[in-house]
Order: sequence, then structure tokens, then C-alpha cells
Amino acid sequence: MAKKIARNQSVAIPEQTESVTLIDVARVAGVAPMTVSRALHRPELVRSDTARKVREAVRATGYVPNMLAGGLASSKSRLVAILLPTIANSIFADTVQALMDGLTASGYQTLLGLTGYSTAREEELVEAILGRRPDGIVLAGTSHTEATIKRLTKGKIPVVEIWDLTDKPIDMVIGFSHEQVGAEVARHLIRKGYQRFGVISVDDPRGLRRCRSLINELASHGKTNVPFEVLQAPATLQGGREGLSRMITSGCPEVVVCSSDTLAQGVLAEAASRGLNVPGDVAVMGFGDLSTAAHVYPALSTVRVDGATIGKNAAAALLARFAAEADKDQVAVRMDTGFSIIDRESA
Amino acid sequence: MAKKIARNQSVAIPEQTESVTLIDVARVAGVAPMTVSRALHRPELVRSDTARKVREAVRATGYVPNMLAGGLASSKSRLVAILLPTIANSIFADTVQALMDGLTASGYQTLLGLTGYSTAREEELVEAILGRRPDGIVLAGTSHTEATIKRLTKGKIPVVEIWDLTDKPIDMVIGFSHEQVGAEVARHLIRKGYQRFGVISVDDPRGLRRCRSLINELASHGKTNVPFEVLQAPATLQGGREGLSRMITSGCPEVVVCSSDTLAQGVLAEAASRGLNVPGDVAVMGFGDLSTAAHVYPALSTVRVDGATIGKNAAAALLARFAAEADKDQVAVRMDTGFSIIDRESA
DNA sequence: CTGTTAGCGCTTTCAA
DNA sequence: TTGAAAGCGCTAACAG
Repeated sequence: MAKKIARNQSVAIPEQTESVTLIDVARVAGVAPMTVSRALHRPELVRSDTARKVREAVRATGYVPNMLAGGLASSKSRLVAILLPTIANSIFADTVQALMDGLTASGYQTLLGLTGYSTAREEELVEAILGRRPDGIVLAGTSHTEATIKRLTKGKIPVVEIWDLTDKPIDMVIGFSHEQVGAEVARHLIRKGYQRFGVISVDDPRGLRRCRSLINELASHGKTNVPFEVLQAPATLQGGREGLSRMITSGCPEVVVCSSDTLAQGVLAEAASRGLNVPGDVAVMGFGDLSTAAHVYPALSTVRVDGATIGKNAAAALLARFAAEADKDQVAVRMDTGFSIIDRESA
Repeated sequence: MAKKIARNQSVAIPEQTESVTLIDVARVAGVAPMTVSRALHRPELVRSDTARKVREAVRATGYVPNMLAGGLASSKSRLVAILLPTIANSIFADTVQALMDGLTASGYQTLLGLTGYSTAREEELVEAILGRRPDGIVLAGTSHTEATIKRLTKGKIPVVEIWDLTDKPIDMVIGFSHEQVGAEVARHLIRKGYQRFGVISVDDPRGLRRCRSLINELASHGKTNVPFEVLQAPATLQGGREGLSRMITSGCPEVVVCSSDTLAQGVLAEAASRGLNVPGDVAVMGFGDLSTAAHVYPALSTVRVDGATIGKNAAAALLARFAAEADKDQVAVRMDTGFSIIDRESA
């Protein structure tokens, strides 16, 4: 196996591998270190030809600023942490993508942590992440351990809880009511005239709340004994298939409601493999990113709750909150969600 | 809007908000700062009752170590950066999840960067990320700008390029040949007896290479003029639908090969909505995470290339490389991939 | 096993 | 507009 070329070459030029510091740049540019720092971060404070000299020195030396040192001195890390249950097949993917795009554009870097739907794990991650002194923390959900809440509440860094609502946010919240979502869906389906329902969910807390609320609302309309299959999180296509398979043993419902789009995809696959016509034999409803789902099923129905849209819009709202960091009051921006259903009218 | 409760309360206890340092902990524990540092990071170096005193002091003070300071002093950041094209519907999701799980378990935190398939953007991100002095960098792909390569080559931090192969890796590579993948698939399908093919890809570089190689190999078996639809990255279900729609105008192929599983899902959806039987009327082939796909299509065929498996196994290999950081030779671990196809035998 | 000394590379604060 | 001094909070290296 060949030796690493570049590394060996660099050995031939002794000491040039030693990392270049701001002081080296200053020496080359013929100015004080502080002037280099200013030229780099607040160029409007130095004369333009000084700035030019510095820029050239930076290029000549191959200087890369050390943000650990900078952060330590200034207590600003330009780092935002995002904590999510999971990234695979995730209902959060779009939110995260948009959020990261915005943060990157604003010069922030993103530390990602995966909690696997465990608040204990979230606590550990928060603990560890706090050590990096992030300039902001985004948490999925509003349910956390006591320790997490305590740590985050007493700190002075902005915290945004997303994808849920609560009366006592740690700091800011952008989300919607999963209970309201479930109830809204139930009413929509009843209006459509469906009689026999089936519900499939993974055991993530928010998905379960949506589904339970749905079932309650159905019950209050006289539709009881709704089959309810719960699968292990995270949502997979296979989960959707299995859910439908199990459910179908006790007769096929007219409409199957899923806790997420991924599950709904799986139900579609299973239906196809059983020769069931969608929506002729069974209608299927998902939950998640409308911007994707709406395109996939051209004739789908959409159920709306509240005022904006999950995904990009929510992320935009979130960024706006970060921008208005000065405002230290509690804030709750409501986030809307979309549902996709392949139902009778879209046949 | 209510004032933030906790923040106001903490105002009542002046100065306690000022961040606790290691020196404070040392004072409370009645030891030297260095001893606190040791007790925290290398407890085996201090007497157990000293460690206990320190632990109590940490709890009493609510101390959170400042990793910026620690990193600066030790030049170890316990940070690993991962750069990917995208996170949404991503073929990388599983790799990333497994990788992060492993890294987190080993005490590393993960900085995520999204390049959107742009090497220029990758370059900017690398530049910025290097400022954080990560202990390792993972890059998707082996195609980078000159500047990126230069920066990464001369640095002393481990770099792992994944999901592709190359003769001149920056440091380490874990991947497979996309050309070989394409050719292998072509031969597999020809062995199966298919005559009329269709190919749908998004315009991501690796997907295109797989598809082009497939088409070349088909040509060398006398199958020319294979319909080839290219859609804009990233892959979406809608893209798959559109791809099949366009393709079908010039007659339905016996088998449609897609550059990713997401696209294949879309093709399935479109086929269903057109009343096409899969695999009776048209077989569909995806590419990506076998562990998911294999479960979804129980009777699928599998095509293998090389030796391991994309996803969790690849991530494990990757972590092993990090662990063996001492070995500074070039390394190329080959990574195998799986294909899923719903074809005639699985009818 | 524990403590002391001297920075890590940058920015804040003040002075020029 | 620029510079000098004094740390930020921690750990390496050595001494005890």
C-alpha cells in the first residue's frame, strides 16, 4: 500500500506544516495581529490598502482562522445545534435541510445530534453540546427531562423547540398541536363519508398523539373499535406493509390513516402487492411534507391546521426568530401541517 | 406575551449566572484546577476520593466544561465533520445515521454540511469547517475542487472519502465503483432475459455514472437506443413518476432501472396510478439501502458488487479506520452495494 | 497522586 | 485607523 504522497512531501519542507497563526499573517503583512483580526472580521474598520495587504498575507500563508481560539476569546461560537429523533426516512428532513441552508448562509455551522426518540439520550447530547457553547439550540419536540429543561432554562443561549406546542416553552416554540391535527383529519374523513377506518402509527410520541386524537374524534362521531396498529419507530416502508397486512386480517378498511408519509408509502406498496386498488379498494392517508406528497398524488385532498407550512416555511420562521434574538420574551409561532390522502375523488 | 420566567428569576440571584469555570470547581472541591481536569477526563489518574470530591463540586456548581478552551489547549476538538450532497430522501441517510451513532458512542460530535452536489459549495464548507479543527472529515464522493484537495491534503487531519473509489484518495477511501455497479446490473438483467430497457436517473454525478455504465454495457450486448430520462437532483417520488410518464410515451419497457430507491418508489406509484402491474407489465429496479429495500420487496433479486454492504457496515468500516488513526498509509476499503428489483420471478 | 507554570490563538479593551 | 496589554478557560509538561 502506497505511502501518503503529500504527507511525505511536506516532511521535506520542515516547519511549514506547523499551523499558521494570525501572528504569522500579521508578520507577513507587516501589521499588528489585532489589525489582521479586524481586517478579517470587520474590514470596514481598517484602511482598504491595509485590508488588501492582509488578504494577500492570508493567501500567501494559507492561514485558516482557529475558531476555537476565536470562540474562546469572544464567547461566540457561530454554531447552532439541532437535535432530532432520527434522520432516516425522517419527517424532519425537509425542515432540517431548509434550516441548515439558512444557517449556513448566515455563517453558522450546524452540530447535529440524534436522540432516537429518547429524552435521556437528548439530555446527554444537550450536556455534551453545551460544552461547545453553541449560539443556539433547536430541539424537536417539547418533551424533555427535568435536567435538560433546567440546563437550558438557566443558560442564556436561545432555544427553539419545534414540531410541537406547549404552554411552558423553554424559550421559543414553533409548532402545531398534534391533537388538533388528529381531530381535524377525523372530521375531514367523516365529511368525506368514510365509514370503516384503520390507523397505523409508529411508536413515536407525536405520531401516537396524532393517531389517538384521531381515534377519539372518530369515537365522538360514533365510529368506535377502529383498528389501530402500532409499529416500532422509526417509520419504514416495511412497517407500512406490515401494518396493512396485520390490519387486513380483520377485514379491509375503506381508509387507512398513517402517522407518516413513509408508512403510507409502505401501505401503498403492500396494497399493490395484494392487488388492492388505491383508492378504489382502500384510500390511504399520510402525514408530513406536503410539498413532496402533493406532487406525488395529484388528486390528493389536503387538510390544513393553523397558518403556515411544515418544512421550508417553518424553518424560515425559525431563522427569523434567531435573527430577532434581542427579543427575549416567550414566543410561539404556529406551524401548519399538510396531509395527503389518496381518496375516492382522486380515483 | 409573558416575560421569560426563569431568566427573570435568575436575575434575583446576581452573579450566579456568570458561567462556572474549572477554577470555581477546583475552589469548591479544595483541589487544584489541574486535578479537576484530570478527575474529569482521566479519573484513573486521581485517587477515588479526590474524584468523588470533584464530582460533587461539579454537581454543586453546575459546571459545564468549555470545550472551546479545552480544544484550544489540547488541539483536540472531538468533532467530526460530515459533508453530504443532501439529507432529504437521501441514499446516505443510513450511512450517516450509523456513522453518527458510532461517533457519538465514542464521544465525538458531528458537524454536518450539505453541499447540494456542488464542489464549489463543498470547498466553502471545508474552508469554514477547518477553522473548527475537526479531528476528522468525511466527504461524500471523490470529486473535489483543487483548492479542497490542497487544503485537505496538506493538513494533518484524517479524511475519509466515501461512496466512491479513486486512485488518488486524499487520505482514506471507502467506496465502490459506480461503473462496475452499472455494468453488473446490465449483465444481471440480460441474464434474466429482459429485452426492452428503460433508465431513469437524477443528475447527480454518481447516479449518472451508474446509469451510463449500465447503458454502455447493454450496448455491448446489442441492446441500443435505451430510453434514458434524467431528472433534476435531488431524487423525489415525483421525479420517479415523471420519469416513467415521459418514458412510457414511446412504449413501456419491460424493466425500468432507477438511479435510486426514491426514484424507484415514484415509478411504482406512477405504475400503480396507470394500472400497470409490477412486475407483470413492468419490472422496477432501485439502488440504495438493501436492508430497507430487501424487506419491502420480499421476492426481490439482489446483485452484488465487491465485498461489504453500504449503510451500516460501511459506517463500521469507516469508524474502524478512524480508530486506526495511527496508520497513516493510504487505505481503500471497498464497499459493496445492493440492488433491489421487482422482476418476473417475484411476481 | 497532585500542584505549578506557561501557554494554546484569538479578541476585548483601552490608549495612541 | 492602528497597536499593546491582558486575558478567555483549559491542558501539556514538568516538578514535587
